[in-house]
Amino acid sequence: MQEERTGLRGVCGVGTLPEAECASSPLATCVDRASGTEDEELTNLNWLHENLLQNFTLGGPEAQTSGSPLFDIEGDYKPNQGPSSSASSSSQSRGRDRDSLKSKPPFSFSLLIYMAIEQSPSKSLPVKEIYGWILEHFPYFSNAPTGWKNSVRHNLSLNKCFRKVDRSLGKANGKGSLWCVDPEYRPNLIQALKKQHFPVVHAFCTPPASPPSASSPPRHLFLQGCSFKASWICNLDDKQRFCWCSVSSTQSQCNH
DNA sequence: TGTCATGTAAACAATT
DNA sequence: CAATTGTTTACATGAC
Repeated sequence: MQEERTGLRGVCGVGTLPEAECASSPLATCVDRASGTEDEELTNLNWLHENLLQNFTLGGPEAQTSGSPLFDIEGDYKPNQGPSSSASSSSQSRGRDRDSLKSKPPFSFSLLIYMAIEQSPSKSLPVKEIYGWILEHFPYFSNAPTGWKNSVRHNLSLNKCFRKVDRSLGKANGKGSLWCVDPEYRPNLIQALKKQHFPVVHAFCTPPASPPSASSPPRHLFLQGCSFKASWICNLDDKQRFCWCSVSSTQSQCNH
């Protein structure tokens, strides 16, 4: 019955997963073919996969601390969020970040859920924490109408990429079940990430003019996108936050 | 033009 | 009883 689910059908419902091995085998191809070939899309995807997940691991529980100064990206400043004194010095770049993050993320809800789950130490999260992760990393939703939560639940239910986990296997208490990514579909989500992420870049988040400063933890992640539209995701300091940008040249100079 | 993926809204039941 | 969670249906929109 649930096999009839739709959602991400194009990438998840495929019987044969031609790129599954590619994406699931660590260090299959990837890395740093920065010289730009047609293969870059795939290699960069692998790179994305590796780094994104690695980054998730790196940024796991410790990076989840939500006490760090929240950047008021939602357009409205939150007065109670103190000025992030050191992290982003330039109000100019702050404004850019705000612009980028108040716009809708170029990720589908499926991918947002995927990223949230993958980042969790146990690779499984209750709905509420998925909400929390999305809110934390994409503050756009904090001002968005609450319908997005419905969409998240809708996705979890509808998408066969996500599976419910018995709560006893994970979290001891709380409402509802834990949700995890079906490993069988993980490569497809990666593929979807690639497909969705790169073409849909219209929110600009120019890399900061200044390097991330020596104090920045080596946790920055950026993605050199495929051929034309280089895109990147980065972590800003201790706050895992995703930015996306488009770069018209073949190589984005992500210096941070 | 049709199909598909996705987003959104809504209704409803189950659970806490 | 209210809030949350999970499921389902329906519709709109954009891309292909």
